[in-house]
Amino acid sequence: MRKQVADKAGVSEATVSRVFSGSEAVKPKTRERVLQAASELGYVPSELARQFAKRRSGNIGVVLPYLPKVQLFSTYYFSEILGGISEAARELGSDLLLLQRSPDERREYGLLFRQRKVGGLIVLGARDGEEEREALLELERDGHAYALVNQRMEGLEQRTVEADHREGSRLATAHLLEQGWSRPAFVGGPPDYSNSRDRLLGYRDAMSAAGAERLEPLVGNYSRKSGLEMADAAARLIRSGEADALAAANDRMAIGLLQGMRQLGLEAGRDYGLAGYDDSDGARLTQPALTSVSASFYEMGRLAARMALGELERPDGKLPPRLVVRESSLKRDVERN
Amino acid sequence: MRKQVADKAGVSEATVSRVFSGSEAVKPKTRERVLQAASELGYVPSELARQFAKRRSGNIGVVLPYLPKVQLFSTYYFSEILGGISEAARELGSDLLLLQRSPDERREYGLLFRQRKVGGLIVLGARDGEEEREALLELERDGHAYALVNQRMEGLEQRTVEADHREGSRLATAHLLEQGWSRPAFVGGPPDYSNSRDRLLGYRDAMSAAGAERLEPLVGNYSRKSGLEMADAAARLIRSGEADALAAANDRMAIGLLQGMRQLGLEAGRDYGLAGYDDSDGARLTQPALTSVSASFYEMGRLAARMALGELERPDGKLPPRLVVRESSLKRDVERN
DNA sequence: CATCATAATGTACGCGCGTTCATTCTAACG
DNA sequence: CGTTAGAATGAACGCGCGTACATTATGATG
Repeated sequence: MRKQVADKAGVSEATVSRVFSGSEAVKPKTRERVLQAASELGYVPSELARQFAKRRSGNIGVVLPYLPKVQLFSTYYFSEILGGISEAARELGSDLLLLQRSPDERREYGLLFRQRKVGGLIVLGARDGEEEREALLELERDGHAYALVNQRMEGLEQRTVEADHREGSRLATAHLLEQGWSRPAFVGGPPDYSNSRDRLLGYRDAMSAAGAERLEPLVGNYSRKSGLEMADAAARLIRSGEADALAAANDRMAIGLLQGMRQLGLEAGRDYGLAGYDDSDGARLTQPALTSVSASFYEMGRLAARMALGELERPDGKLPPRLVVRESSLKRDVERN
Repeated sequence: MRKQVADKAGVSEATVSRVFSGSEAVKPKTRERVLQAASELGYVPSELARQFAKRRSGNIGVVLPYLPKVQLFSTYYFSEILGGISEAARELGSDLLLLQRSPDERREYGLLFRQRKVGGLIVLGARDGEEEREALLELERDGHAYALVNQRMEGLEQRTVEADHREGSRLATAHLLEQGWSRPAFVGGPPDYSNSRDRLLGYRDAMSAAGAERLEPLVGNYSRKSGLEMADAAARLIRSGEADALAAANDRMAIGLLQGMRQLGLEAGRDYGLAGYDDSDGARLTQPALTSVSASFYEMGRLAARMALGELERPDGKLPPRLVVRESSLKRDVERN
């Protein structure tokens, strides 16, 4: 095939190759002839052969944890990150290889490079475990480009793309205080994620700065269901006057709380202040709409992709979060039409 | 590398190849020796070379429309479908190649096979246009395996995986009528999607069956924003008594309408009945919660993947939709705590 | 016009597998 | 024990590129 093009254009196969790989010097007139011939013969270089010859694929592998019952793509968090990755990969001429891996085949990241020849790797939803760390350290040792998203691991900090969750949480809590809610309580997530811990710290920062007394946090698991389940306890806090607002560590719990507490006769923005975290789509849909913190997951995906493609050596600090004020945190009566 | 393994195991390279490709007959004892040697030397066959030699990749390409401003993965529709595709591909031993393509490079589906050597193709968000059809017909002609999701095209019906949107829309409208809303109006999407047309037909089916007079539909573009923008017109319909309920062609428009009409003093479930379509996450978050139609997008993704891998010749009819009744369609006062 | 540096092109080969075809081993049978 | 069909293995090659190195064309300079 390439031979035919070469013959037709009166050049050698090497020249055809050079024309299509782009980088090398080819006389414009020759290039023209080759392209013309190729077009007439319908020749397109095979990406597969090209990758093989260069011993590398331009693909960036995205490892997602495989969780049988959970429909991962439905969650805002993963969706946004994937969107960002996809966008950046697109710009850099790579394609995405989606790799779902169940926990028992987890440690084989190295294989993906040797066997599948991915060009870079992004690991989403990594957990802080020994084998996970070892697998990643192997990548480090072999000089492979990869990125972790939102999960710091000891010794791998420079590979982590994350937002400044502590600051985000501080912003949300400080905002509640400014609005006149003087006793916000924190509703956190499981402490084995580094960002759960960070968000709790941010709450404490804000409380200390305001000289307010911090309350014992409620702990959920980031699901709306767990928010619903905590509504009882939260309502007691509010009714007893122990607390007058809630800073939740994510939107889904916040929405659960909002809905659960409504059942108990408490309205966000009227009877208590409420802030979420993530600025998910859902935050716009509740009544009242949920004040939240935007952590730019999309941007994180973009950064991760650039790291995985070797475009970026290390992230330039943590991404700054942004407070998105809606109604749930504003102190006023819920309007009624 | 393969040579070393062969030597160590005292066999030829061909035998090593046979052991790893699995299919061919190798004496168990020999296989054992080869695997042992490979394991000791850390040999893993290169997937890249394998794909190259076989002139095909086991990847299944998923083409997503690239829309600059829209963050595609955030939408429930695509997320669910991707989840289903990923699941089925996983089971069948394939990986997913995500391919975002902007509208102007749309017709090049054939290239993906010739150039990228994807093993199968799934096209999401296809549009009913001439070039689109031609590109797909080319695949058909070349005997490539591919699947369309939720977009019928003339002559390509057997390649389409879809839910019975007409029936789903009929269900929703009939439900509104049963609830005592006697004059539901339809809020549709752009008519160049086949399922927009189907949903309109379903509405008409229900209206005819009930002997009700059907109204001129409102037309939006499936976004929440367009729902907000139509709120004015919809409110007029309701206030004038021309209509007393709305059957929307998707949840996002329904949610926009719900929010927009609240601004105008109209509450769903009290002042008018409202049903959406898709059973998205958001349907659970509004107040009142949105009645919707669940179209099993996840299952559609699974089917599409099987078609794209040649596992499935043609879909076994359309997937049945399911009505999910929540509060927005129930005729009663909105409760007030 | 001869010289020479440099740009442009050609030659030849290897990347790591799968696979065809030839060859050798195995075991069942007469 | 000889024969033979069939199973197991080996030898050789090609898949379609990129690229190192050799070769030739180009054009500036003396």
